[in-house]
Formats: sequence, C-alpha cells, structure tokens
Amino acid sequence: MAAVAAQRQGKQERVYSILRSRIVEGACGPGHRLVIDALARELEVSQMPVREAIRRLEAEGWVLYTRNQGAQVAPIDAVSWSEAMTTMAVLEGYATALAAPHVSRRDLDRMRAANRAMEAALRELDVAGASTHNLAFHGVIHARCPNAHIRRELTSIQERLNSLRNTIFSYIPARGEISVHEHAELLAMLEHGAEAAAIEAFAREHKLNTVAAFELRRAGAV
Amino acid sequence: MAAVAAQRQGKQERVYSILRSRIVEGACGPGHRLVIDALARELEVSQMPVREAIRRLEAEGWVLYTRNQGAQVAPIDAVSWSEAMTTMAVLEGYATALAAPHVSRRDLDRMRAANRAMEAALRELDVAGASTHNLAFHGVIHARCPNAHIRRELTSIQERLNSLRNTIFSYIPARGEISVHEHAELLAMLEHGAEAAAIEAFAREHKLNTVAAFELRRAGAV
DNA sequence: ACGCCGGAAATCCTATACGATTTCGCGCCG
DNA sequence: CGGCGCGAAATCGTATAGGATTTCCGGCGT
Repeated sequence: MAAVAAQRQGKQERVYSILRSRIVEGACGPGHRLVIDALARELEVSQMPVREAIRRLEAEGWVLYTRNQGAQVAPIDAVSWSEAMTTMAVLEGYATALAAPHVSRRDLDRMRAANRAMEAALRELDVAGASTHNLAFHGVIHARCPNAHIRRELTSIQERLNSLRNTIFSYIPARGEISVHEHAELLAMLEHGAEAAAIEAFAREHKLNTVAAFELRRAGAV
Repeated sequence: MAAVAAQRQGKQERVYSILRSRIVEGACGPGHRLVIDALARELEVSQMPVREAIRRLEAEGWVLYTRNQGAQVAPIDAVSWSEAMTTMAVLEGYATALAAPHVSRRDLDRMRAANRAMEAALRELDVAGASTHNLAFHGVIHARCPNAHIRRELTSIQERLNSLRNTIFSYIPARGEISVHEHAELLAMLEHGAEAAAIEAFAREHKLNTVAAFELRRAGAV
C-alpha cells in the first residue's frame, strides 16, 4: 500500500492517496458512493481535505461527480477499456518510434530481462507478475520518448488501465505468450535500427492485438 | 465572454469559468499568480470556491500549483506547444481514419463550407477567423470519430492549444493557404473512400507540417 | 391498491475563523 | 559594504458551523 507515504504532505494529499489506492486496487467497486462526511470521520480529518481529494479524483477521471449529489467510483466498462487501450496503442506506437534512436544498449538489456521475467511468470501462471514485467518492458521505452507531452498522456492512460490489468490478463491468457514473442521481435527491430514507420506499426499492432483478443473473447463469452 | 453563463451552477463553477476564460483569453499572462484571498474578494465569494476552482484548473494543466505557495498561470512555451501539437497530429490522424467511414455527404458539405470560409478569411488577412474555420473543419471529423476516448483527448488538447492559436497562425502566415489546399485534398480522399492508412498518414502530416513550419520559423527567428 | 404530497434526514455547498507555512524586509554583525 | 538571522506580513491549509439542495419515506387521497 502506498497509502502511508503521504505524511509531511498535508492531509489532502494523504486522503487523495488513500482513496486513489482504494479505487485502483478495487477495494470499492464501480458505482460505490464516496460520502464526504463518512470519509472525513473515518480518516479523522475535516470534510475539506476529503472534498478536495475527491475533486482531484474527479478531474483525473477516477470518479464521477454530480453537483449536490456527490461522487461515485467511475465504472470502467469493457467499451471504455478498449477505447483507452486503442488510444494507447496509437500513442505508444508513435512514442516507440520516437524513442527508438534514444534506446541504449543498457535499455535493451533491461527490456530483455523484463521480457524473460514475464515469460517465467507466465509459466508459473503468475498473472500479476507477468503484468508487472510487461509494464516494466514498455516503461523503458516510454522513459526514452523525447516528447514529454506524450509521456504524460501515456502514463495517465496507463494508470487508468492498471486498475483492470490483472482482470484483463487473466481474461485472455493465451495473449501473454504471444506478447512475449512480439516483445522479442520488437527488441530485434530496435537493435537493428529498423525504420521508424515499421517500428511504429509493429508497436501499435502489438497493443491492438491485445484489444482484438479481448473483444473476440468478449464476443464469444456473450 | 462565456463567464456569464454560470449562474444556477454554484459559485465554484462560476469562479472556474471566469478564471479559465481569463487564462485562455490571455488576460493574465504566464507566471501570473492567482492569489486566493484577492480573487475571493474580487469575485465576492469566500475562499473555498476559489480554492476548488484553482485546483480544477491545476488538474487540467492550466495553472501550476505549489503547496503553501499558491498557483500561477502555466507558461506555454514553444517546446510544449510543439509537443502537444505533435501528440494531436498522431491522435487526429488515427481519429480521421477511424471517422472516415462515418462521414456523411452532409458532413463533407459542412467541411467544404468551412474550408471556403477559411480561404476567404485568409484573403482578408483575418487570422482569427481563419483559425476558427480551421477548427470547424476538423471539428466535423472529430465528431464522427467513434472512439469516445480519443474524442475527449482531442478536445482536451485542442483547448489547451487554442490559447495560442491566433499567435501561432500569425506567426506562420504562409501555412494558412497550404492548409486550405491540404484540406481540399483530404476532402477528396474522404469522398473517394481512400484507404484508412493513407488517410491517417495524410491527416497526420497535415498537422505535423504546421509544427515543422513553426519550428523552422522559430529557428530562423533566433 | 396505487399514486401524490409533505416533511425529515442525509448530504453537499459556502462562509468564517484560526493555525501553519512561506516570504520578504529590516536590523545586526563581520 | 555585504551576508545572516530574526520577526512581521502575506498566504495557504484545515476545522467548524450553518444554510441550501436533494433524497427518501410515511401518510393521505382517490
């Protein structure tokens, strides 16, 4: 839990972290109402820090807010997940192409390690671990993207998606192994200095494939 | 001024609208401090609505906030403009390709009208008008993008860029005419049902060209 | 039995007050 | 004359209180 971190940072920060982690970790499901008074009593602060924390969560899309009615945890349905993931595919594709020239040999090593770790986790059916290593793999590239604005957008979308990543990954188990192979291929492209357009197309497809697999599985499940 | 609109919407909304329009219209330049007490007295409300309005502006990136120090209008330098514009190019390219099949004949008419109006405005050296019609042109496409997440991202970035659009347009005057031609070409592609990839590439380049022109001009001006 | 209405409870919104933190200027010392 | 420390002013952060709005439930009429 990262909820303990905020101490010399004001109550509002503390409340924000707590509520955020609760939402991300799924402690309170979609539609759950966030009542200011109740939270204030529970967290032993006044209503205002809670209020501001909730407004921040609203601005970042974690909760829906209605005037004179309060906030409730934003429902993340399958459609909005696909849409966010698609957006990410487009941006990450471009970001990967931009980052390619700035990826060092050390970076490649880190990515290879992450990919191996992901493969190992998959063999042990450790979905959460695999997901973490997957994030680490792409995180290396993100960090090398020279466009700060895209970096921010990527992390923002990523955080929102994270609240469901374990669910998704276990929903389409076969996708994990394919991802590992695609990662390897991407590594090769980066190492051999492939064309930017090719890198972008591949990185984009890599993520779009996940979306497609998810939607296929979902259509079948209905 | 859209500042009058908020009446039965709570003071906090009203304050938010006022401050936002001030920033967007450049009434208070970058670095300008937003002092809560002063604004509260000026707008005849207590400090709390002002406080929340400022936090909202912070979450949306309009102001920078430092704890125990207050907020100041976020400076929008040339680099961050280019970065945001580049992000927009990537997203809008994809959005245009996605929207293509959903663009009706009436939509095409609207776009043609907007492009003609833009051309006319340019002939009269009406930079602001040309910029507005340019927005209208792309707005038609945005509205037809089936991915709601991308639509939100686009409008969000667009709003941020708008605070400088007049400045930029007058900074690279020759770009306007070229834009009109590119718009016409894009219209042709949409009308003849060009491939998605081609549409995306062209729409992206259309915006990236603007970035390139701006950076070229800037490099020359230094 | 069903729908409408009024009041009470819950919750949110705003105002005011006070404590905490930072910043700036003044005086002091080297 | 310049650097340093201290104190006051400015500003922010949090708490508490009361007014406003919404929601919910029980009673009444049809």
